[in-house]
Amino acid sequence: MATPFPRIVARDALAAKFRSVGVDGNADLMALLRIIRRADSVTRGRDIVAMNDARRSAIVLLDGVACWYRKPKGSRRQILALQYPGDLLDFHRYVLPTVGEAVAIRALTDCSVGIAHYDDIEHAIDQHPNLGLALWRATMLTAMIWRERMLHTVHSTALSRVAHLLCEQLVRLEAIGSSGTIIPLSQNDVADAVGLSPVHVNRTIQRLRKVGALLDSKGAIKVADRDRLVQIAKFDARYLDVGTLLSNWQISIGSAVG
Amino acid sequence: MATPFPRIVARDALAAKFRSVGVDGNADLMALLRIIRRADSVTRGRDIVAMNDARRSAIVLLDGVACWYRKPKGSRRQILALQYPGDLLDFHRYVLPTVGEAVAIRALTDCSVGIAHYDDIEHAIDQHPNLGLALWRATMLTAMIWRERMLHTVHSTALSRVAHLLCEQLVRLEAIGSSGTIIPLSQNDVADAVGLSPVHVNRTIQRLRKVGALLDSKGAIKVADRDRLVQIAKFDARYLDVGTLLSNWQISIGSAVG
DNA sequence: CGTGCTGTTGAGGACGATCAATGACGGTGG
DNA sequence: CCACCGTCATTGATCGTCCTCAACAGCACG
Repeated sequence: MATPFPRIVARDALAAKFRSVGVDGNADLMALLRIIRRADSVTRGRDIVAMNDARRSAIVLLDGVACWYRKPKGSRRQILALQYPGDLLDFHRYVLPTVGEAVAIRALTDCSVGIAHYDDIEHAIDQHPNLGLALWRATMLTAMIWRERMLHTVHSTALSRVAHLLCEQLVRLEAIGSSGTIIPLSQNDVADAVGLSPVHVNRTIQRLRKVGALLDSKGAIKVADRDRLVQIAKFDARYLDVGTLLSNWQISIGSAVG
Repeated sequence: MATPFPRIVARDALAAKFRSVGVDGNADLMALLRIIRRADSVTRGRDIVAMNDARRSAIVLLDGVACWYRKPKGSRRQILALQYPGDLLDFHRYVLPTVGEAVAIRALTDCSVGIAHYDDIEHAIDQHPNLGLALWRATMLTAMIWRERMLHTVHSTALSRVAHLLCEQLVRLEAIGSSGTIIPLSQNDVADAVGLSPVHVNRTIQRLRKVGALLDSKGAIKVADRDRLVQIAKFDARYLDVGTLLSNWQISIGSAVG
């Protein structure tokens, strides 16, 4: 559908993302950026990789939007997570290799990806101990998103659920320096992410447009009134705002995981 | 309600739990057990601690069942996670301190808890590098449970949802050496955990009894036919079975996080 | 110029929430 | 010892939300 999604300069997005989870030193940042090896391009709609193989490496999304999904037969696609530039697409496998999971990653827009070998990551952590905690934090951030989505999804109406997803995407796009108001997802993607039927997502989006939260633009989800959206979603951005969290944090990092 | 829940010898449960996330060396295990300081008792229904304070320590559940919950005003209690002996109740705060979260922990049965200071944990990790990865894994395991619950909850009926929760509890109880078939939760607890009304949970449980998955015992949830339950829930225990995961794992632990 | 995907609209039906009331049980205080 | 209370489990009735099936329009693509 050629959603007009502003192409992001990969390097800046990566830097912003890593900084947001506490990589503050320039040397640390460079060490992390340096180990990202081979860049590949994946066209929209293609799978980036089946995750069942035993690669000892993590995939880094450099540009575009991807989703981590599952497709149980006889049931709709289930989107586990949405991925933006700077996200380590399958780093959880490093910690907890989930054997035999029928999970794959799909490019929702044209994407470019890089690869970071575990060996290189381990070496970088050895050299720059803070990276260990930062990576731990990045995986926990994903976990927090799951937790929040689980709680919110279970207890809310479709209107609030869709609004919540959109709010989350806005915050995450901002975290990597994309300031636009366009959510780069199709209504189908939204449906699979929140677990509603596409039909009902459509009606829900129309309601969000009617109340002025979204613009009435065909073919794309464009946010008109962010505050309204937050209000409808009962969205509390704090769970995503790692930056603020860290500034409130007194613990001397480095001694724990380094 | 005095649910007949077999009292677990705290030490064994802790050991089983920690082993299940990859603490294999005896020295590592002892180091972890040794830093658990002060033991406290909390009677059923009481909050174990408000999590907003700035303690530099984690709470360890030694015995009993607790839940990590949130209570938005104007809405029902939301259970984020159920906790069994050996669980670090709030260790995620060490990684990602979530400031201002209105979250608390409640004892669902009489509990006893211990405390592990961050300083001691960090010291133990310094001495026993494998512990770092093990703790990371433990937090990721919680995350996996959130993820699985999120996906399953969204896409399943009440029958399957309740069955899934019960399956998860069975597996987790087994992981700490409790082999009984009694789920130590009231129907109210189940309702808040799966996000259904207590009334509907009751009707669902009656259906599970009628098909022979649960026993028809008043006042307690007793599993009769585990396989039937798994089948109804479409439960795939692999996401919880860290033991099997680790045995399939070739990565040399220790160099990464130690 | 068909084919397929996305977005849109309509109608009927299943699922689960809500409100309300009851019985069983344990604990508490008179 | 009994009346009282709160919690838990249970049942009935009504109602709203969301799913499913179906059809159609716009648009990109080959």
